[in-house]
Formats: sequence, structure tokens, C-alpha cells
Amino acid sequence: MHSFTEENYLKAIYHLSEGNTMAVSTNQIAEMTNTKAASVTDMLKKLAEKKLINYIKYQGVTLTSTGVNAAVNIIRKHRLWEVFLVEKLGFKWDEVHDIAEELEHINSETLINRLDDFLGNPVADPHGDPIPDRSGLIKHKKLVKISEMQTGESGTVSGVNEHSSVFLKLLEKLGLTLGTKIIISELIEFDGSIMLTIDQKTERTISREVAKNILVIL
Amino acid sequence: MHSFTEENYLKAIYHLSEGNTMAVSTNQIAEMTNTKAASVTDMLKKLAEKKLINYIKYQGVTLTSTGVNAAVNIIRKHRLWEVFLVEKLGFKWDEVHDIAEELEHINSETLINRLDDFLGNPVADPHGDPIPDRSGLIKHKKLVKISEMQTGESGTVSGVNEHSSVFLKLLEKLGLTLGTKIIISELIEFDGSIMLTIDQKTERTISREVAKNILVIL
DNA sequence: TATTTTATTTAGATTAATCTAAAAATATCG
DNA sequence: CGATATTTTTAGATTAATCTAAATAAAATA
Ligand SMILES: [Mn+2]
Ligand SMILES: [Mn+2]
Ligand SMILES: [Mn+2]
Ligand SMILES: [Mn+2]
Repeated sequence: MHSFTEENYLKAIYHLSEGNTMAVSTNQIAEMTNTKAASVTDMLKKLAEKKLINYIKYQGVTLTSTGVNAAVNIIRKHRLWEVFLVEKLGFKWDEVHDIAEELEHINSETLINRLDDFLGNPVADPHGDPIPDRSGLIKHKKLVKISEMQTGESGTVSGVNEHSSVFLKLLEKLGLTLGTKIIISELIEFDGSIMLTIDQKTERTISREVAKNILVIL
Repeated sequence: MHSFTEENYLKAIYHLSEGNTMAVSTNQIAEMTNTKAASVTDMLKKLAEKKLINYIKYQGVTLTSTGVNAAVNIIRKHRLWEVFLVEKLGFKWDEVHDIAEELEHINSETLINRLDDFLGNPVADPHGDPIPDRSGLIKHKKLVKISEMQTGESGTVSGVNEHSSVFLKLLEKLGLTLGTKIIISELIEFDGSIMLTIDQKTERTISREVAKNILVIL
């Protein structure tokens, strides 16, 4: 199969491709993988050789369909392990990412499919991100940033754009964990901060910066 | 911490040291790790440098107490993951070793201790091998090979000396899985094979070779 | 468009883990 | 004990992944 390192590059390219249709640049990959551009170029040659990416010198890269499959499979494993850690071992949602970074490289189709069944075939990980099924299919939900909502609109917190432990801990403190129902009560013009009602009870104001990183289903 | 490879060498040295008090030889390690003696020598220098082994040129190696701790911790992880795979994911006892070889290198003290609790702090893995507790303590049971038992003696199958899938599948076919009660009915002088009664019901003959690899508690 | 800045690639080294072949040490046996 | 066989170590290469510094291509800007 692919090496630990190759897998991490594939995953990085996949995440950088999400949303935009553009090719991914060498520097973007270097930043995401904490390496230098020269190292990335070397690896890109190798991945292109293996037909996992489309690579033209100076023009950036896209994943081939084989490459997408490989990346999605790693993401499937990552997210299922995160669910396991939270649901079965009692970890908190801000504690599981680093361990899942290791577990996602364990190689066994049977293992991951049995884990999937054991967990009850979850559709989302502890951060609300969708879990690809065993055929690689991802069911994306229509999510909106709180910062894009209008006064009076309501929704359910269902995802985050920022996965750092500090941010996730903050959301807990604010009572804005997944599943929480919110209603926008006021948009403060002065600094863009947002007043909202949480679970029909608490009234709270959050900064635009925080609002941009919380995703809701309307 | 230690690299994947270093961990595998430590584990190999530990297993080769079990039982005998002698120092372990370069060739033994090479055989166990599927490498060549020259590669082993290189690694031994490195492990000695890190104070994980006592190494004198041409004289073989022993683990230091730091080395033993490291090795025991890997074995703890290996065996707990094996229990998880069998008890929670429904794998059979002959299917889990290779996956556990990968999982044993996942680095998280918290993870493994929570897994331990989740599994109900098992004392033995699916092959009957003892699981070190979080302080590294191993409770060895007094086990006897069937080949060393006398006519009339009885006991409970509680371990194996051979972990290959073919052997484990054979034991299942013979009805000699862990927990099975046996009574020695006759020792066949001609070829050393052994007749025994399984669970007070079935009468069976097994070869000396098979008998040598089944361990019982009297 | 020419110049300057930025991004990317190449060249050349380094480190970890491995190997083969040769040299050196130890063990075995007549 | 000394010759022979075995084991272990050293020497020198190789491969994967990384780096720094220099060269080159592309993009931005004056
Ligand atoms: Mn994650
Ligand atoms: Mn996640
Ligand atoms: Mn095992
Ligand atoms: Mn086992």
C-alpha cells in the first residue's frame, strides 16, 4: 500500500482541494504538512509516478480518482476512530484528533468496516464532519456559518470550521456544542458580533470570528 | 519516543529473553525481526546509545530496566487491542495478531488505559497470554504443556505456545479452545501421541507436536 | 514591457533503516 | 591445541524522506 507519509500528503491535497476547484500549490501543501516546498516537490513526483495525482511542473496538482479514493478512505478511518474515542472511550471532542491522526493509518479493510458496524454506522464524526461510507460516498449536509445568518433565523449547530482544542473548549463553555438550537436575535453593526438565543433559554453574544467558525443546519 | 522500528526490536529482544536468562544473540534477533545480522548490529548500537539495552560486542544483549518497561508497554498494548478486536469487533482469535502488530505502536497512555477500562481490565488476551497492568506488572499463571501431563491428570486449556493461524484453526476444529476442560486418558508409547477426554464428552487423540503447544492450568 | 518579487524546482547533503560482501572474533571439534 | 566452522561486526551502498541554498519559472507591478 502507500506509506504513512504518502497518505498524509494525499490527505493534505484532498483537504486543500475541498471547496475550490483549483489545483493545489506546492507551498499550500508544504504549509499543511509542516515541510518545506523542496520536500513537497520530491513527493509530488513520486505520487505522480504512482498515478495518485495529476502533476505538471509549476502548475500545481489535483488528485486522480485513485488518489481521491485513497484520501477519502483515510478520512473515513480518521473520523470513525474519532467517533470510537468519544462514544466508547469517553474522550472529549477536543482530545481525539491527534490520536486519530495515528489510527487513520492502520491498514485493514475488515477492521474499519467492523468498527463502522460496532459504532452503528455513524454519519458524522464528533465535530460534525461527514463520514464516508465503505464505498467512499460522502453525504454533505447544507451548512451555513452563523456569521451569514440573518436576524430571526434559527438553526441547529452541526459543525465547525476550526478544529483546534482551544476553540472547541470555548464552544463548550459557551454552550454551543453540536445539536444546540440557536436563534439569531440581533446583529451588532459596530463590530459584527452576533446576539443569539441558545436552546430557547440563554441569551449570548459571540464575536464575528467565533460566528464564522460555527456551522448550522437551518 | 521510540520509533516503530526500535519498538519492534525491543519487543523481539524481550520475547527472546523470556524464560532463559541468557543474553540474546544477534542472529536470533535477525531471525525474529526478518532482517539481516548486519542490520541488527547497527540497531543494537543505537539502542545501547539510548540505554535501552546492555550491549557488549560479540556478547549478545539484555534489556535494561528502561528497555523492559518499554517492551512490556508495547506488549500490553498489543494484547489489549487483541482483546478489543475479539470481544468488541467479533474477530476470531486467529485473525487478530497482524492488526495488533500495527495498533501496538499507537502512542497514547490515556488511550490505552481507557481501552483497558472499556474492556473490563482483562487479565489475558485471546490466546491466554497475560496482559501487563498499567504499572507493567505481569501475572504469570502456572501453565503446563499437555505433552508433560500424566495419565489421569486433568486441567483447563489456558494458553498456546504457537500463535499461527493454522494452529489456532486446528485447535478450534479439535474443540480445544481456551477454557476447555481435558482429562488425559492414555499416553501412546509408540509415537508419543496423547488420548484425552474433552469437556467430559468427546474422546480424542492428538499428536505430541500439537500437545507440546497447548498449555493448561492443572 | 521590463523589472522586481514570489513560487517552484533542482542540486547536493543528511538521517534512519536496510542490504551485501568482506573482515574479525568466537565457538566447535578432531 | 589448532584448524575449521559459525557468528558477529565493519565497510560501503541503497532507499525514503527530509533539509538548505541556488537556479529557474511565473506572477505582480511599476
Ligand atoms: Mn480530526
Ligand atoms: Mn473530526
Ligand atoms: Mn499477537
Ligand atoms: Mn496474543
